[in-house]
Amino acid sequence: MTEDARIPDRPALEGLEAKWSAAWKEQGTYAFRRPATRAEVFSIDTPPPTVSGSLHVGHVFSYTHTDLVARYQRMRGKQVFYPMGWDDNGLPTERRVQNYYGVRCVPSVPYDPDFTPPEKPDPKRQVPISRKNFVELCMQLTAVDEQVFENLWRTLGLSVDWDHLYATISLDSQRIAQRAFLRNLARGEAYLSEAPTLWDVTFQTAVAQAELEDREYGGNYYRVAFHGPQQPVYIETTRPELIPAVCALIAHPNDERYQHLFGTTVKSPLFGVEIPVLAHRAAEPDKGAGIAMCCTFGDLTDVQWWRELQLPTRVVLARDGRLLGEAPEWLANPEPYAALAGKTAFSAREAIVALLREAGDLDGDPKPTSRQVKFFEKGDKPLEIVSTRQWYIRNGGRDEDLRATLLARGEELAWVPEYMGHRYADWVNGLNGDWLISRQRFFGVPFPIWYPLNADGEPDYDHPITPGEDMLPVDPANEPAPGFAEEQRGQPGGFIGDPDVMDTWATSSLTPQIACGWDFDPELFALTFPMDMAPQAHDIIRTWLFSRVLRAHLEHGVLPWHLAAISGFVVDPDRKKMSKSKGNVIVPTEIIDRFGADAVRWRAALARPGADSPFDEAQMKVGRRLATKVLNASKFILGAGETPAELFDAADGRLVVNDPADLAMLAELRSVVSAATAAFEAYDYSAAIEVTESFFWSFCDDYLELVKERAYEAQGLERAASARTALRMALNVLLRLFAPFLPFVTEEVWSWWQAGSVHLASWPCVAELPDAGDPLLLADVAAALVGIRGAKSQAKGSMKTPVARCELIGPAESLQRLESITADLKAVGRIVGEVVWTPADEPLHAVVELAPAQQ
RNA sequence: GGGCGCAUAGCUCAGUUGGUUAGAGCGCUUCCCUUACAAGGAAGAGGCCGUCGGUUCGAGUCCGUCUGCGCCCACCA
Repeated sequence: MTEDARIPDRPALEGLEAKWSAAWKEQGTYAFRRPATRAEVFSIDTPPPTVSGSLHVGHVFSYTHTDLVARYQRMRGKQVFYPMGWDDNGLPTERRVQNYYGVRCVPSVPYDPDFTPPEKPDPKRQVPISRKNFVELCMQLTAVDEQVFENLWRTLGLSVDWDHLYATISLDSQRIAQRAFLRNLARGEAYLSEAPTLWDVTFQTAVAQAELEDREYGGNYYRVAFHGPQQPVYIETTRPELIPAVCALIAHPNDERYQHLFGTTVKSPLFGVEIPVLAHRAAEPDKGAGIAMCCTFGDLTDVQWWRELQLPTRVVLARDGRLLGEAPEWLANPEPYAALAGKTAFSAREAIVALLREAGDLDGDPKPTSRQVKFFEKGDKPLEIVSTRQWYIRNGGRDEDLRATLLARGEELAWVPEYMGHRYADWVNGLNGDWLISRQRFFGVPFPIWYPLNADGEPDYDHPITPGEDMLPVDPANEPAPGFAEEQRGQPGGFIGDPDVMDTWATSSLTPQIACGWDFDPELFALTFPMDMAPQAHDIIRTWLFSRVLRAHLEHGVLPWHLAAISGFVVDPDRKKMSKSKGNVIVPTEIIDRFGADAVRWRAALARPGADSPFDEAQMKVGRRLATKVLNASKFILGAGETPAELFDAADGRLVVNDPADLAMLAELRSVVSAATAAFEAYDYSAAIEVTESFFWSFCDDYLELVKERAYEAQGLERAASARTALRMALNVLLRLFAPFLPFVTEEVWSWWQAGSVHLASWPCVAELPDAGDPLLLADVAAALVGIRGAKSQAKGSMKTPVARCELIGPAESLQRLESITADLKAVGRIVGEVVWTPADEPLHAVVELAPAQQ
């Protein structure tokens, strides 16, 4: 096909996404081809989005940021290892499956191979199903969700290699998660421990420090009397329902008011339990009454007191968030407890307040208060503290040496932007315990662990049974422990499987190992790990980023990647974080439909690394206009035709370019190339698009107008040849500079006149362009044009209005430069009369006399 | 309470190691259907660079102070 035949009469953006994403898929444009050495690879640890959620504009922006760098590196000649992953493992998926199908997982229910979910899910009556059925539904739904995600990413033009797709619940991921865990265990980095644990009563699982969120929570202070030998002792509490769990009253050792009570006991109200009064420095004299009730467990201070003062454990709150059904045996007077038994914390509070009031032990009216309370970030009830047996991985929270090492890893890592490194250091310094990785849930990677049962059928947690690595992945609920028969499950002298699953972060902390093929593709692993770049948003530095550093450090003794590139959020126009509950979420498919992927990507590129960016539809239009302009300008440039072959002295087109205006434009383009390249090298894609775009607009507005007529042979073939060759050189370079940002429109134009994909072309370099031009010329042209156009605009005339006389006033050097292109200048300005050159010590400007209007 | 970031035109943002008159886009005003583009284009108006102080021949830029906003972390009987 000839070039002309390929250029549409009216080029349009519509349909480019579908056309080119299909072509890229078919041609394997972004496939990773294994080179000989690690140095030829650029590998990216793509964040696996949670497929149970929905993608919003923030995702679109940050994934675009990654893609910009990926495309740049590919054009620089790197083999880009750019996998995609789906985070389909864990609680969010469970929750989505429960709501979507109207089911809930009850492990005791037997597997039903023919199970079909209810046609109309009833959230109030979820059908209990087996764990296996539940996991099957999880798999089924995530497959559907993942296809939707893939379609969006393809439409957005992400240049990922879809052959390297992973899922955090896949068997590969499970095997890697189990293998890494077993190695942590063997090295003593993972351990099992029974301890008070933050517990979500809704999900009935333990949660980790990194998943906590403080929220404002209303309540009341209740002033409650404990019965002393002579006088009542008043404490203030927000949680009177825990009075049956009180094991001590505690005041500061220096607190004058309570000196006489230390070492004595008081009796708890209603229940008459003997309660010691103790001193501890963590009690704060100016909080409440200055003396606190310590129960097991109301908050983390209680845990500290319980541990350091060796208090008895008195649990009244069950794991479902309700008070125990039976009165605890330590209550001297158990009758009042009947009013609390089996109630939620909230209802029990109301009940006990009524009892206290009746008994005269409530002093005054409750004082309303609002406090910051810890919540599970995905939960909606305050966390409780219960004592449970959990798996932990050492993370420096209890080990100064490890902490210091991990801090050093943070400094070793290159951060974009740099200040994000502080967040990492803050988090590591603030760790107050090891990483709790076990969850009492169903859809996740099972712990590859069994426990032997003794003769009484009691598990021996101190001697867990582990599988060989060749058995992985393994589900201890379905397979017997090595050396045992399945019949021995649950029998005295037999075994039980660990019932828990790993938290989803325990798997996603291994995404570099999963993506790079740690235990199944050693050649790939050697070529891609440690990876080059970890792109992600700033909210998960404490979770995903930190946990990957930790796992790579423990397993491989290195950083998982060299550089962390941190994206900001897209916020709504009022700078509020977008969230479903606020109803301010923008649906990405909709804006891509309306403005085109290139326009959305262009807008994303304007958000600098790390900076939050407000969503503004008006800006999308600007991106769309740029993409349209690329189409139209390209059509015009190519329409001017090629330089006839006989004018080439050599293969090198630069010999033909000899006009000062053409050389000046190319000289300016040289500096654009080097500025854009420098910006990309510093991961500053915003600066790269800015410098390119700004050149492009003045290229269109001034240079293109200037040479328009000459390119169409108004001054003869030879002068036209210089313009045409320069135009084509510039277009060739500009398309490549724009390619990372506007992959669809640049590919479209490239296909009109070049072979292959622009995305596999090489990034432009200055050596491609002649440097003989005067880089100051075009600025003078712009100044002259402002004068000429301004006169026409002021006279309310068309730009076609002829100019009778044009006097150019300004520095002699500027005039000299302009004189060299008088013919072009007269053409663009429609100057029919004389041009007068007046040197003066003032900025360049034009005084213009318009020709009388012609009728 | 600790840390980090931000503050420049109505809005969103540039502004390198201090250096003439502080820039861009959007929006606004006026004009132009012009042979690549009216889903365009041209011209124009619009700024005490948050406050106070310091360094300097010279500060949007460097130092200190205060104020406001945002985020992270800690504490919270």
